Amino acid sequence: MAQGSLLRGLNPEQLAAVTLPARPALILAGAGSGKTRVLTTRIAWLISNGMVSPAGVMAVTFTNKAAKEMLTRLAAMLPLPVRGMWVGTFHGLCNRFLRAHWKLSGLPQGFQILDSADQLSAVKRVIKAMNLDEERYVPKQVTWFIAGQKEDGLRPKDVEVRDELTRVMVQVYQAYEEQCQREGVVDFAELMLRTYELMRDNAALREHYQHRFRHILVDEFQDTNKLQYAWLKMFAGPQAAIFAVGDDDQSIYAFRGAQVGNMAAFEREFRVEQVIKLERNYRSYGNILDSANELIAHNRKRLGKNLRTEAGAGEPVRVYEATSDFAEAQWFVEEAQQLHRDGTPRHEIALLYRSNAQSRVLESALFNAGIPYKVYGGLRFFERAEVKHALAYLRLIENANDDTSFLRVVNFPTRGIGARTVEQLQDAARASGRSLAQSAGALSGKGGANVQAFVNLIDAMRDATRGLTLREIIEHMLHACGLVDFYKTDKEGKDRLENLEELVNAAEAFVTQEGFGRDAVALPVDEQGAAQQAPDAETGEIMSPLAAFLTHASLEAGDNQAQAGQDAIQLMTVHSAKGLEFDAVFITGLEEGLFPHENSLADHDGLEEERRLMYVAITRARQRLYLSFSQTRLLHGQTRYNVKSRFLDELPERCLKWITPRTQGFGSGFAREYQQAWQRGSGLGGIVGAGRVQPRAASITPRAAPSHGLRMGQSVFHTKFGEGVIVTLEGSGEDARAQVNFGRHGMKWLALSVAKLTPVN
DNA sequence: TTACTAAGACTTTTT
DNA sequence: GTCTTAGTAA
Repeated sequence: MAQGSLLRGLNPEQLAAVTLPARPALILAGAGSGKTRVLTTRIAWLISNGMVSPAGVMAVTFTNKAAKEMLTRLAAMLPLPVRGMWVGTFHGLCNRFLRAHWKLSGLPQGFQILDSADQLSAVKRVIKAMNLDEERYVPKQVTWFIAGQKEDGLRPKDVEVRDELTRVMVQVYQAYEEQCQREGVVDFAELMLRTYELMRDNAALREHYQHRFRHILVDEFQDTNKLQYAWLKMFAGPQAAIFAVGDDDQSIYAFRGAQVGNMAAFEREFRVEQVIKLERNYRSYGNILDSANELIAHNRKRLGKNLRTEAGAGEPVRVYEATSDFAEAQWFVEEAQQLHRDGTPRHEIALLYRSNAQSRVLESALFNAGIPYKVYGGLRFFERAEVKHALAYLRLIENANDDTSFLRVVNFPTRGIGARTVEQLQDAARASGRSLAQSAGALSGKGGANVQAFVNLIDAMRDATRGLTLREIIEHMLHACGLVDFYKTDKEGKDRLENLEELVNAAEAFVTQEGFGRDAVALPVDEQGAAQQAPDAETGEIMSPLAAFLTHASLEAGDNQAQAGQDAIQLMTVHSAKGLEFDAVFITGLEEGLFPHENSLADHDGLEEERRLMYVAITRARQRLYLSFSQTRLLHGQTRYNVKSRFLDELPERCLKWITPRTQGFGSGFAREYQQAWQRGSGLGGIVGAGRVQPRAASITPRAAPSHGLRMGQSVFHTKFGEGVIVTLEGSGEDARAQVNFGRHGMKWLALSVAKLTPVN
């Protein structure tokens, strides 16, 4: 076997990790340390050494992208087909498992998966049906509650009820579960929980899988939640070797249930003998890494790790202070243009921000400058309204009792079925405990006839598409249901028609794709004839291509990239930048309240997570890193005066280079010298970074100066609260008050006759 | 049933 | 500022 070539080029730590004995192992893999390479090489090494068969390996990731990447790399390293291997996302593997054991898990064979939007509308229906006040029981929050309970492994009966609100939400949870069961659908959390429960409660099945998977490898372990950890333990059994790779410093999903603590718990519970740290970074230059290291050192809860490189210091980290968010965007555009002229491809320039709301100014600046850019996030292909409509019709063809889909399109395009009629239909359905489609006959009058016509339409589509290929089914549906005609006449329907066209293409690609419907096909329990231990594994039985495609659509919402192909600047939130890397990275909006976000400042853990987020952002950069903040920012239609982010103060001064032009408040030549003198002289100590405080620009016109001599937007210094920015000024003379944003000390109202505010600059 | 207006929200997100 | 949602008038 090409042993040597497999392991060639690994550094000693990587080599040690790849060739660890078959025991539980924890790999602390820093950003850019070759984590995916270690993971895939380990699998390839185990298999090519005969230590495990491909069927004995399970590799879990969080995103489809990571799973695909892993499969691609494995395919290149192994001389065997990798598609049968259990490599996938948590949810993808659960889907595979439940498709194989649908009967045991109490699901219909063709069960469908609700995405978050479907789930929300399902919860809304339950709340309506229970006649609850949506003000008090906010659907979004209830949905969140249900997902949260499931992720803690709790069914309605298990939830501890302490107050009225919880009591009612548990009732909704209960009713929601019954509704899902009736309609034959499962949400994302349900995929995990059902799999877990079936493994827990069925000894034969559990023993089978525990015996089968000798090696379980987990990517991004720091992102696992309680249920996922329990799930892993369930599959691992006593002799399995779990190989967990993670980075506690990159844990940025605590807000959605991820428990970094799982890393420590794993080390303890599985008696990990030796934690291997991958600290050598192959991505960034020294100044960037030093900045990241120094920043993250401010966090208390860490397993401890320091990135190092042999690449040299590289460029300094450039810092820019803008007068307004508009000016910041303008500066970015110019800087990016320059980078591009100097040879950096646009797609190697990333523009990162903390929250999506920040992208607008940046986008419009790019747009006006005519620079191609791509925004990540936002609607993905299968989430577009017209695509969801089409999918709803397809689901109804597959399963007429899917009430979520029924409600979505019963009157789209409009066919004279109003809210009133739908309500009557829902009442009838509830009374008889049947689905909406089954209750159509119960209605009388014009509305009833229209509903009946709709049900007939669906039935007709089902009959007409029987035996057709997936492509033909979709094409027939699109015309028969009237969607095409509707969008043809709609003046903004052109793009939508194109998307529907694209849906046909997606289906075509899905069918022809190698390993078609791999996840959706009910596989035999395993290749070694263990089917007898799993009575309901319908050996080899294949679900319809349509059902498989629908599953694929919910499990993999598709790309959300805009126009592909063009060389464009990449815009995204810091969260979505995780796992990516770029030659040049701009982190914008480094202001208190924005980054760190104000909603996270309440507790210490929140702040530490923000800092990890900043750490992730910094470590995306290979060669150049730019940090910027702005004195004023238009947010929610209001001008806010922000203090620069504390994270800037936590970076090593020696790695930074302030590039703000000082021509705004002073005469130019003097200003530059003045500024450079400050930069040379002052470290982080002293008076709240006063050395680097910029002269405020004249962008905020001072009004007729009141006696106190302060103005809105002015930076001031307070002996107790430190540096702040005046947000509001009220009253005059004795009564004069100022509202000051002190960043980490919060917003304060101060009486100017009492408080000593010294103007800064 | 539809079309318009007003009110309120608004961190981060994959599956 | 902009998007979604709820309520009301035609």
